[in-house]
Amino acid sequence: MSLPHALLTALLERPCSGSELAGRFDRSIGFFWQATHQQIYRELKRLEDLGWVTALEPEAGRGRKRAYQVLPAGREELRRWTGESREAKPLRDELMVRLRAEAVIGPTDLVRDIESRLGQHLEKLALYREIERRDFSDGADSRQRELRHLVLQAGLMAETLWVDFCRQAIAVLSADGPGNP
Amino acid sequence: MSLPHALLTALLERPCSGSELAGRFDRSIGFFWQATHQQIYRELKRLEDLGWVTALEPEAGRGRKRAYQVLPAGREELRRWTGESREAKPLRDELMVRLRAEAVIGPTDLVRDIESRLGQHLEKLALYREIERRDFSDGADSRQRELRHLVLQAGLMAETLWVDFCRQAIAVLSADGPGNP
DNA sequence: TCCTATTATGCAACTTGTTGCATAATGGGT
DNA sequence: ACCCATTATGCAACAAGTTGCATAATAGGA
Repeated sequence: MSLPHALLTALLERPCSGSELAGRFDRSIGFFWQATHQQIYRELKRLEDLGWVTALEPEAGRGRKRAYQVLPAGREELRRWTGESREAKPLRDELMVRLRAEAVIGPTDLVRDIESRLGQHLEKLALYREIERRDFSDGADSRQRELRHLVLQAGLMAETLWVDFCRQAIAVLSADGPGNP
Repeated sequence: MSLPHALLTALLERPCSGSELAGRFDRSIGFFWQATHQQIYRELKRLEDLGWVTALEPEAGRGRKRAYQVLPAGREELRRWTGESREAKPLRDELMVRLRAEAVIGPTDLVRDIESRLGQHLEKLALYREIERRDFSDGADSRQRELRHLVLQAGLMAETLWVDFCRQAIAVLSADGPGNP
């Protein structure tokens, strides 16, 4: 499970509150690991119980906003977890199941859906390219920046793959297409 | 959720029992959608309750093996589900979280793990190439075969991407490497 | 024949993630 | 002053997948 460690990473980058974390999970971190506000609040509480983070300004000025900060034990745990070795998770994609179903029960509307996915992946790709242009076009490359760029490149590669694959799939599904299988 | 429909697809390809399904989920179908025997037995029962499959030879010759067969309602449901439209699931990869953690807490043992992953992905890639050679080297292309080939190609593309990415990541992580950040 | 490994089935408890709803507080418009 | 949209936090129930264990039956070897 990655959520606690994703939270630790985000809080090390900058201490903040649950709702701010939720916002950040809709952007950068969330491109590769999503979490709802529910998961975040639940997990922050757990991290606090474990002594990995601590809440600042428990009931501060306006609102009830509570910022969290990583404690040394949390930083140590993050380091341990990051260096741990794991098996690569196998692929798991519903689209593949649906393509195999198509193969068995003949033509369906699947091609329409894949056309729509193609659009979604093209959008993501454009977004990632824009971010790359904005954040990584100059050549200043600290280790930190190189690693963040690397993660973005994974997104670029993955979306490119999906765009290619959707096009291939559409070609196959349309070949003996809507009219004459 | 794809499991019930993955099971329907597998049972349409060939009716069989829970344990046989588990075996098939370790091979072909399981390359893209994994399931434990627990999930399979639990789900088969549910599919039977829904009237989508029916059990043959309820307590046949040897063992207690019970083969399941898809009913017309199950076939209809599979068709409906296959044509349904969905949002593309966003990327979700623990490795990206760990790379971002690396960026924040400085050098860790992560590069060792990525080297090991590289090996795993190279193995998968070799396996998929072998399957492609064995099953798809002649040019006889029915719609069914083309679709199955397409799914395999997704696996080939994905593993190729991972191999490339692991090599890139190792390069970045080793650059200011173990000795001198 | 008996022992054991393998195959086949299943329950129960747990983890992770999702959904729907509830509540509190603030700030801006009227 | 009052209403209301927004922000921030949280509970409870559910859904999906995992893990550990249990049980039955048969096949094959000692």
